[in-house]
Amino acid sequence: MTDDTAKPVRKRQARGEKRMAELLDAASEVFAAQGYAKTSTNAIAAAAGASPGTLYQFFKNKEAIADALMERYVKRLREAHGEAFDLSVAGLPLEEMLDRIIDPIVAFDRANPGYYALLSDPHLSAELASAKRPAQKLMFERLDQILEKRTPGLDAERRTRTAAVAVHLFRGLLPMIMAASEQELPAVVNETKAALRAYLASSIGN
Amino acid sequence: MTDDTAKPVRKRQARGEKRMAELLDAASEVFAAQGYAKTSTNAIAAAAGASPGTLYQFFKNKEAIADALMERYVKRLREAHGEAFDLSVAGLPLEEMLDRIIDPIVAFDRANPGYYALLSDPHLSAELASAKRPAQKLMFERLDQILEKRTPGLDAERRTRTAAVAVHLFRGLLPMIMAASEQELPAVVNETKAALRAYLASSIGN
DNA sequence: TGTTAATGCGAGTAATAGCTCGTATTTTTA
DNA sequence: TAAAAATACGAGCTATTACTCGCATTAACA
Repeated sequence: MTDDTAKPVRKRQARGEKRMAELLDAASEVFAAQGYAKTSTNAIAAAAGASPGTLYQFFKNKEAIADALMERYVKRLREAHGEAFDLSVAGLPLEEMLDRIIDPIVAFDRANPGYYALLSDPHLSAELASAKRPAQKLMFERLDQILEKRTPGLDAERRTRTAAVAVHLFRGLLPMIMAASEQELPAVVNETKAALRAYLASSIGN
Repeated sequence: MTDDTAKPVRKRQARGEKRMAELLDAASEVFAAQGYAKTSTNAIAAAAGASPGTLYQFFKNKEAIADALMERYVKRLREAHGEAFDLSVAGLPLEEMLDRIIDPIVAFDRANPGYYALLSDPHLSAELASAKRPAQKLMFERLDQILEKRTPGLDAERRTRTAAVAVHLFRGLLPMIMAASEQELPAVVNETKAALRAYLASSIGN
């Protein structure tokens, strides 16, 4: 059987995809300012200089906007530090490894407050689960792989739990990281690294 | 000048306060199940077996419900382990101190999912700020005092930052703590303690 | 150039939200 | 017991929501 369900062969992609990008830009801003739940789809359309009808031509519902936006965030996260967050850091001393992992993530999160807005809305979990999952997987799986390469003999269950805890520790400090001024930021980031370094050293060694 | 704006001298407190308690119980359940934003005031009233009019006789708006509920949580938190979370733990070895602090908090949070629901809704911050503040202050100030007693010579700014970071680290792990089954819980709690122990030891010594 | 399809609009719809108000009942108070 | 106050109700008001639909405009393609 041939795959005749694939690609509806969309045309007019120049104008259309530009519009989608504008709508996602607008959604990013409004989500960052008001959060997902309190953001109306009409407000997103208005912020993009479009009409509700146009918005719903590209996104079947509000959740699809969050999904697409998160997908774009994850893609950009990969691009932004694909090389820094890859497995090559596993061989570095712990302190250096954390610098290489955390600095780009902090920069990305602060540059994209809408990403934080979507990630940190725990009670829209059910609704946003499909949007959040890829982003959480990105962080967790990368770290799990790094830990595996770093300490090959480690029990898999223990390694996985360590990775999950480390990701949650970082997310716990994200509110401080996001709220910090430029002057405060270095101290907050240093404290973040100190916490993760202490935990990881105690859990899997230096 | 006399304070003639004080206390409207409410009467009928037996029936009325019982109703308020029922409404807060209902709010706690519905918030836990659906989150603050998606919970309707009519649903709270219905869950309490009351009418919307009755609800609005005791709470001037939806936010006031969250405020009152959080106030009740904080009061119960104090009662639940007022003695365990007081300054007497400051003299214990770090590991024991963490046991004494964390175990009751974990028990309370798991027994009161509505508390977690209100606390962990960062994008209702503006709206719920007044509700969340006392709960966050409770944790932070207590820990700050404990650290002060534990390491009297420590720089105040550093101590305060350490306390804030520790509270955020715990909150970062709260999703795992709340999601864990009874079987998984001990491992998750141990990992929580390990993370806090490692961080605090590296920051202020053992 | 003419047909087709993608893009665009915005008034409009059904549902639901927070909240009010007139009124009825119960309890306190005098 | 009578008046006053607190509690209770629930239909309904206004605002807002996510989303639709008929129709106009623009661009691709034969």
